[in-house]
Amino acid sequence: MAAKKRAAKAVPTTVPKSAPYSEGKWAEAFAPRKPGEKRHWLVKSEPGVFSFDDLLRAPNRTTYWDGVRNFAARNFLRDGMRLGDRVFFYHSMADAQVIAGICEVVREGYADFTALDPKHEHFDEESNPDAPTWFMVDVRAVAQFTRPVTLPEIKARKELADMALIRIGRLSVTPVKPAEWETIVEMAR
DNA sequence: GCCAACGTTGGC
DNA sequence: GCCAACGTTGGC
Repeated sequence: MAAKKRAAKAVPTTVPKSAPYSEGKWAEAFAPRKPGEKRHWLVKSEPGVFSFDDLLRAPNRTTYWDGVRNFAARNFLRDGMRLGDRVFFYHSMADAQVIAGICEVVREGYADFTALDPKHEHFDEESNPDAPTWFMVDVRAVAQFTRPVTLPEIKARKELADMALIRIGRLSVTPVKPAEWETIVEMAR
């Protein structure tokens, strides 16, 4: 899904049961952390809707990451991301798909108010304000890549073949493994 | 514009 | 609970 400022219109009326976080392929992303441990993520945005440049121009270079309407992505926002985690900012649906830069989590998961606002295009009439379904975090720009890392470059690297970005193309918020993070930062040099 | 992947819905 | 139909994401 596109994520920021673009959401699916169809929203389920019930929350499906999901496996506990101790099981399943995303267990690593939710596992208890060692003291001081930082984790890494990737979020997608269509640059025509909200680009990394837009983030750089935003007040305090910060924005709320609204519009995510997918349960797996929601879980990463709500239960995975923690203050100080670093996040790749990916441009999807663009002339050139790239990781444009790095941001960081400056506010942990809270209710996505756009789901509760009837006037907002991301309004979800099934959402209950007392038990929010959809969540967002705040992110602040840390660094723009002088050389953005392109999707073809990522696909060409064997050690990145397992990235969620590649394996699960439609997921708009994904975990990034430490080795994957290092590889991409190196590619951006 | 096409289509693969896949999440969701709804009939049974 | 199964699964076909449908809708969306997003690369190409």
